[in-house]
Amino acid sequence: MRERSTGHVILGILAVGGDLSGYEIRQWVTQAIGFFWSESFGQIYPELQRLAKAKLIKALPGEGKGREVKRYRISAQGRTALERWLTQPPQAERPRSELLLKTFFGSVAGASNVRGFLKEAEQAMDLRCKGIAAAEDSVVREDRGADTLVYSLITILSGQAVYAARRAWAEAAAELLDAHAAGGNEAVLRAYTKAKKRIVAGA
Amino acid sequence: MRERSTGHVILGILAVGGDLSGYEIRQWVTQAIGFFWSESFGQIYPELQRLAKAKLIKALPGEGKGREVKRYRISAQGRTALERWLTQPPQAERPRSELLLKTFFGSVAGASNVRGFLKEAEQAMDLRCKGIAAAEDSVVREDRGADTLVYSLITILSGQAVYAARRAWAEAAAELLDAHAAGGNEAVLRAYTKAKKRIVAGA
DNA sequence: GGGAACATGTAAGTCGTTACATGATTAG
DNA sequence: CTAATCATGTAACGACTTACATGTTCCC
Repeated sequence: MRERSTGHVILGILAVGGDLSGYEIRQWVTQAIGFFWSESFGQIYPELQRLAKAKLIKALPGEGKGREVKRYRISAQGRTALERWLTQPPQAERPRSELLLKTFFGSVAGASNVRGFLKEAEQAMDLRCKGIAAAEDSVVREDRGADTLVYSLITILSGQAVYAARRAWAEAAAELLDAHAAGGNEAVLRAYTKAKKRIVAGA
Repeated sequence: MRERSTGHVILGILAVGGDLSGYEIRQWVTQAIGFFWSESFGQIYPELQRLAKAKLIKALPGEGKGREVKRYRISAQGRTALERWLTQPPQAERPRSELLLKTFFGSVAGASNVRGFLKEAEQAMDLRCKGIAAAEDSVVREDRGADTLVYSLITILSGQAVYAARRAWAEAAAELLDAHAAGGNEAVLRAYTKAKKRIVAGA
């Protein structure tokens, strides 16, 4: 993690989103890239100061009227740093799914417990699918002419694909539990093969 | 993160895997749950000492012969703590995909750059699909009679589903970039609709 | 003898969240 | 007037990785 990803995310958002305040940057993070990235205020504000000190961004002078909003603009050096980072191959994700973990230990806490988590996961995925559909709408409406359209759609498509897959998985998993309750391990193996055919693309 | 997940993972592995050393626990982590979880030695060893001090596990006496391997066994209190944690609803994942992030900022670094990342991602997903197929084989062979079989298969199925979805996405994303190069945003929108129909289950 | 894998740990430093602290503006 | 949202920060703590440090055993 000698990566400083937070700083580069801020640079990237300032590069595609124009001059923004810390608060607005946070909104970008949650709304535009929240499906695959997260940052908290506690990181954004100190990092903005660090970036300003390093001359990668500069604070714009306030307009003196009404509420003080401190906006920042990316500098030429900032752009260079961003480009250097963007051309570096992305680090592999370090996955950490508590849902899968607790499912894996299902034999300790019992099937009914796991069943509950799977139901919740299914509902959560439905919600996210709706959220991403809304994001798609707004991108298609607002970025129709922008050169960022392809990239926005590609990331949105990723969300669509992964959430749909996870939803289908949660359903199938409940079926495996049913099979286990009804017919033991032999039934589980049969149900597994069937589920795999259905939900794994190209299997 | 007032969660202590590392400690609970260790308890879980000792509960389903029997008496194990720190090194063996780490092997479990990478081999059995590596698809959705990771822990490093730097966390496991100190955590083992903490758990032992809290009486949730106890160190087994060495057998005095040859190499010293310090194995641990989960205690009754440890089992209680584990069960309490397992029945708590799992925390939502905080996603952090550098690939998606760098893709999102594609307009800054250029399409050829993104194309490269997508190709690499496709190959990485192929590798992981192979890895998970191997894991499936060994589970079906070795856990055929165990009461952990359903849960292992459910988590493996998740890997299958998600990796296949990601692989399909990477291919489709490259097609969107082709469409953009060939016919601009209008072509992208057409390609997006087509790709979505193909790769999103139930869309 | 040498290299790979086994085996256990510590220390430094980064990363990241949460809670705290403060205050302005706007809509009801 | 009061609750929600806008807005900017700091501090404490915990999580996690990486590098360091050390030694063994097995196989070629």
